[in-house]
Amino acid sequence: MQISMKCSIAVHCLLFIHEAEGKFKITSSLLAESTGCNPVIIRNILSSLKKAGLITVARGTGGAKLCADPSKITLYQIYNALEPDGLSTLIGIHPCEERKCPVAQNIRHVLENPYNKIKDSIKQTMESVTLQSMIDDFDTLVTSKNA
Amino acid sequence: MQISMKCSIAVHCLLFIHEAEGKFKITSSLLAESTGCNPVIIRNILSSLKKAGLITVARGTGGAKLCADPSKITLYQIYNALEPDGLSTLIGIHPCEERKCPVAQNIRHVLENPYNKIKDSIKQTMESVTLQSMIDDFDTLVTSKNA
DNA sequence: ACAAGATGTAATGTCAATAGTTACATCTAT
DNA sequence: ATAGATGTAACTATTGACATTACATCTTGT
Repeated sequence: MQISMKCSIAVHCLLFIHEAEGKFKITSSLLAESTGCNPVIIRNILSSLKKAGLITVARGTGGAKLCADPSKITLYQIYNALEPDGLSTLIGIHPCEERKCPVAQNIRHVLENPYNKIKDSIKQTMESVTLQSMIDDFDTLVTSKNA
Repeated sequence: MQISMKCSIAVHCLLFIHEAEGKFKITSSLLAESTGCNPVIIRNILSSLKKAGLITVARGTGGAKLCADPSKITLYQIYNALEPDGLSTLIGIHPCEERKCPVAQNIRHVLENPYNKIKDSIKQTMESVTLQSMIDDFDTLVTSKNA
């Protein structure tokens, strides 16, 4: 598994919701139109974000809203909401513990430290990025283009 | 693409080569036996490591040897030898630039910074891990088990 | 009450990437 | 020359990401 498009789509949705909130009702088909992917994909992603407490989605009537301060929402929270196994599946190790060779029996243990370090550094970096910072970047981009 | 098993297999091979070097001839079928994967997979991985200047493989007669100081070989070098596109394919962004929505037009740019940060942090962490440090960990493990 | 429009989710299909396998050409020491 | 090894292309299998269809469920307006 990689850090998949789901994550970028999720950020896209959150950004969209923030920009449009209060102006019009944000439905999954609207977000599908903006992101270029299927409404079901959107609904699944929104569902994950909802479970993580980042947004609310009104059943029946429809409409998504942020339910947390954008400066409190980190990229890691978003990623984690979408990928339940977190970063554990990002790195693969070949299975070979059952073999006689002492290298085979210990390789997993040897790789544990480096791989955990990598995951921790990804986590830390993701935690340092807030939705607010991305909103700011977006706003700067848009206003500079209109100037 | 993820950080695939190729990487762990490569470390396995390098560790094996270091431990066995001088004791007996290290062939691809021997490494296949130790890692539990196909000799062709091994040969492809060794071929990549060879191109990166980390090992030599004797044609015809067979036998792999390290050709760099283990303390100078980093995990990043190993990873990079195997994955020509480096970390660029680790993170996916959904394609949507052609759409009307301003969010769609700018999302890629907004994500550029955070995603580059992530890649850089992975790279830095990988560069901080040397083959020597993994050899040391391995030796410690083996001697402590025999004690 | 009920129709319209929205979400929630299961089931299925498609495609690309990873990994495994076979096959064979090539090389080197004996 | 032959035995044993590497180098690589070609093919298959499997897995995971993503798309799509279908349908149940919910809420509001009438």
